[in-house]
Amino acid sequence: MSIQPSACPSGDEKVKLFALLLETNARLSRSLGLELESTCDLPLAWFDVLLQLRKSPEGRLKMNQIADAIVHSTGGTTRLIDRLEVAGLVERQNCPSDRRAIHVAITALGNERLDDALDVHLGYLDENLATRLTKVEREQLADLLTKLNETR
Amino acid sequence: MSIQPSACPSGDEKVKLFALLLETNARLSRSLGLELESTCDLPLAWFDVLLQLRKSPEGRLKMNQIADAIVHSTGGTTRLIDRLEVAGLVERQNCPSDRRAIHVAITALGNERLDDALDVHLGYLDENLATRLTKVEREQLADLLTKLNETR
DNA sequence: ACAGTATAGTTGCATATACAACTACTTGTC
DNA sequence: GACAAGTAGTTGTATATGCAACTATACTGT
Repeated sequence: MSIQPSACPSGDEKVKLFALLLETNARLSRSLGLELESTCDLPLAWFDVLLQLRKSPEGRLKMNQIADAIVHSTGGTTRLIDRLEVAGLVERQNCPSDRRAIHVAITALGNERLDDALDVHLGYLDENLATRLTKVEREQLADLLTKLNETR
Repeated sequence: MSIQPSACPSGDEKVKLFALLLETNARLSRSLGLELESTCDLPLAWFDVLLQLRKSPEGRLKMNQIADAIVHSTGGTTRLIDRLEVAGLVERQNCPSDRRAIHVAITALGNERLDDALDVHLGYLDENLATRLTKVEREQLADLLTKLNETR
């Protein structure tokens, strides 16, 4: 009891699952990040922003939408967008209907760079997702993560 | 072609899955991190280290084992352990068989704090994992993540 | 129309982390 | 047993991020 402290729920099934999620994510993010950075000179966070912009119906989002989508603080997002803007990959535009808000739009250069990065990303996924999980398993995983991600 | 740029593989099933993994992880880490920090005053990274130490057979690990387990650089791990040591939660010990290596051991205080944090963590998981996924689904998810996490 | 409250974004500051260069030790080879 | 190569950990430096305080604008109720 004192030498083997605490009946120790660190082996609990849920605790393990959470730790596994953290670890898997960290490993994949790191290796993809290194690859994107070395081949495209594009940090993973930048890629993430560009991807969110492309997914959006108009190719642009407001700051707080971006912050939410990429799960950053709004302050962090301001600086991140600053860097992307200096690099010419996105553009701040005033929002006519709300003068507090800012539209962030992807530029032509941003689209180019994203295309390059998506090539690399797809190659990475073929090597690291497709070799480890079948299509059916990937669909299962997507389902489970979607449930896990739901807000209540 | 120019207004709707690039036939856009951002909708690719694998790309979506990867983005979902990133997002889910980020949301859960953030909310758990906030909760651990506010109720136990324990950053998530510290919790992670303490958990790894408790999981280890002897309650201690070498620096590089920790770095690998928590997926940090070795430099980052040095500083992280510095902070944990100053707080009295872990202890550096010389390794008799290899004078380059350092054993990092969890202290009694570290065990206490980890117990508290595990309480909070388990509550969090009951609210956020167990409500969203059944036991069977959690097992499936653990399987899939394990496969995804395998090294080749 | 005004006061009070809420929201969007930015900025000052503190902190956490990565990378690369470094030191100290070990291992393998001759 | 000495030298080369490899490994464990630390440190200097740069950067990215979060939080809280702040400004500017919008909304709401009276």
